[in-house]
Amino acid sequence: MPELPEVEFCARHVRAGAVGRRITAVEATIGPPLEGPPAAFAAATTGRSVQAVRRVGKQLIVDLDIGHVLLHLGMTGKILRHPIAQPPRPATRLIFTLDDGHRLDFVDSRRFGRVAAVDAAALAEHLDRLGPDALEITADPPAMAARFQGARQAIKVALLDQSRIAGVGNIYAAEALFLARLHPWTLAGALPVAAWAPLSAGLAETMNASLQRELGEEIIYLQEGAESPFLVYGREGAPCTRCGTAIVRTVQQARSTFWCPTCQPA
DNA sequence: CCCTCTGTTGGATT
DNA sequence: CAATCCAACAGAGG
Repeated sequence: MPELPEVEFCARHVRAGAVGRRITAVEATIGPPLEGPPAAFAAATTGRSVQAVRRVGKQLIVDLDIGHVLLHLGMTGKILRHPIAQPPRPATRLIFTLDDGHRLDFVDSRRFGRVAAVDAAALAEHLDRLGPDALEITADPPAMAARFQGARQAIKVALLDQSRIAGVGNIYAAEALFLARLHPWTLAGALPVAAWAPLSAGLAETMNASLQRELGEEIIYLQEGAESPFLVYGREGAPCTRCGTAIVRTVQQARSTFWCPTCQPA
């Protein structure tokens, strides 16, 4: 999945194609990303009009005239807008037909994505479990520090905890720690106060850089043959762009962490 | 061809 | 807390 920048890109795409439109049909195809019966989801969304599209962390929220649709893209989810006549791509799991001759297809080969129709109370409950959006909170390093106060996990692991701050995933956590020159195993709650400014700035920098790149149709790091835009993520063994030391890959919480042992000393 | 490993998430289990 | 496994699939490499 897309992390925060990719979900933001998706939100803009859906906003442009759906706000003001009415949903005329909903079709669940193979392996629908729904928790309940597809008929219940269709009943809650068919005939509704789209009023707004929002994002909090990696969550996408579509506000309807009655109710809301909550979408999470998992690892491989994306939403594509097609003319109605165009055949759906493989791995299309859910199809929204709109009143402007286009469809919005939820395509997700790995099927970790989730979609649900919720009322205001359920939406609020869901969002209550998330910390503040990462792009907003990074503008305020002391507030960032407060969110991680007392955290006795490694900083790399704590950054992925969506209840502290929402939107950071495995890629941008590694990139931000490199930019801030922080060792991934530093205990989050033990970071010196002075570290929160560069870490906040690093997060904002790496996520904003991706947002700038992703003005096209597809997510940049998924494009075939594209050169990796990342400094450490996925670059095990390659020379550090800053000092030339070979980038190391290790595992934290069953997830790869990439980092430079010289630039990010313990 | 087959087998193994890895992958952008998040949740459950031990 | 932590480590580990799992969901379901695709792609890379041996």
